[in-house]
Amino acid sequence: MLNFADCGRCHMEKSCWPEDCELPGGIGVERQPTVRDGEFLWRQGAALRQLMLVRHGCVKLFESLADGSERVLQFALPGDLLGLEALSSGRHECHAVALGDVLLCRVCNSDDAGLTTPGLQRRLLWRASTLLRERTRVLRLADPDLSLHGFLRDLARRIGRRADSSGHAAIALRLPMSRREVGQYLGYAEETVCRSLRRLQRRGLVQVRGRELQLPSEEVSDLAAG
Amino acid sequence: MLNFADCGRCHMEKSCWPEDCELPGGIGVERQPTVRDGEFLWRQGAALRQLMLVRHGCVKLFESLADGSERVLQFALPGDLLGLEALSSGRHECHAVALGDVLLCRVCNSDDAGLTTPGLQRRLLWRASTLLRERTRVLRLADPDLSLHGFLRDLARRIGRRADSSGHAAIALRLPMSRREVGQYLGYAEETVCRSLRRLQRRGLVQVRGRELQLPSEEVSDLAAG
DNA sequence: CGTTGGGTTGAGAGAGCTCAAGCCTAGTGG
DNA sequence: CCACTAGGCTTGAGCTCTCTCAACCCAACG
Repeated sequence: MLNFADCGRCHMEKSCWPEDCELPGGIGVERQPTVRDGEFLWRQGAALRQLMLVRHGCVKLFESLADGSERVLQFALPGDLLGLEALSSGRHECHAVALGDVLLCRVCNSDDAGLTTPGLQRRLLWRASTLLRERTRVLRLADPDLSLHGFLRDLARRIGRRADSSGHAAIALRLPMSRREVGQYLGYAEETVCRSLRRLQRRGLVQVRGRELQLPSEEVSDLAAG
Repeated sequence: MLNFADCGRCHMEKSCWPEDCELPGGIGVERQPTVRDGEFLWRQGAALRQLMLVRHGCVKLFESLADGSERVLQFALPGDLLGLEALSSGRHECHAVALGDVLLCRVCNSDDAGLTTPGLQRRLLWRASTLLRERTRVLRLADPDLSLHGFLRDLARRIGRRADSSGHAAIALRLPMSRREVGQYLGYAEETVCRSLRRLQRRGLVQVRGRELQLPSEEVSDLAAG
């Protein structure tokens, strides 16, 4: 059930290939069958087979530590490219599992670092540069409220939908991951995430009902602009 | 006082270009005049002018935060490439300052993402991939002793020299940065770094005298192997 | 010899972690 | 359609560890 497509004709092109470098030709992709909730895309140590774009859903990248605990390295959302960090070594150093059902596009010709498709390699370099910039600044934030708030604003900007919260414009979203997983990503205990969420709610920065959240629009748009 | 060179004929090639992808031609560089202790390579917001390789010394990359504090993003050591993270945006988002005297090589043709030198772009992509992998796993370590120990082992592996500590093989190194800067990098207070250093010394994992350190060889070689 | 900045050490306060118990929701099976 | 169950979520209490503030030491340098 192969399904080839050209990113140049896809409505998601802007989010999958936001690089503003020249576009000397479309990117060929092959749409993959749905990955079901809980299924693994790959395991730690597996060989890199291809680069993939997340088209829908959320993929959790995480590693198992010696003491049995787990650390979440990334929550990949629509538009995110999977596999860049394994390009040089040829091996994945983390697990990848679907949080909810996930749709992926395999990037064609990515098995040879994109040498065969003109422009692809340059796009990849551009994207890697952007990621390096963003990744470098995540580090450790002293305050869990700041960390969590930033995390939620980022999520809202990327997977939020317009909504209305008692007459005020808001962004609604459904958390793809559990509190515990948020903690494993930000470096806090599950309970600390819970309490921090409460504090944010008390301060009016977010409205919580289970995994359904709402953030005031102005809280999110700053980020969208920057 | 221009000074052109070919990386293929330089004894540092292995550390500057460790990528094991094919090498279709030498990389041209231009040796830069010494940057003196405390001098800035660039300021936050400055345009990216070229990619640079650190040839000797240590460059501190850091950003000034709104509250006046500073966060260290990276200590660039010999072999490190400067500028990758600014490639896509064209602007540096951090300051770069020399810790001690620093020697640099400017990578030629890097003003156009290396399109003009065959192989360079691919090397850059490979290197970015490696960095993404390493950078992603730094994140937050709960224990300062673990963080600091890992940091020191990394330094020892990269700038350490063989030495002898009362009959046992050891790696000696001189810290290029202050305790406070280590703290700003790892996310701890200066005092916590001091105390953690003492604890490591008490456990025999490192010997401290001012900025001169010694680590037992076996403590470092694990890392070098991995 | 005095000054300056880095480094060290101590005391107290605050914040996150752990352990534990209870709640609530979603999904299951009768 | 409803009761049940499992897992996620929440809340509380106490402990531990880092941060902050402060004082002091030390070496380098003029």
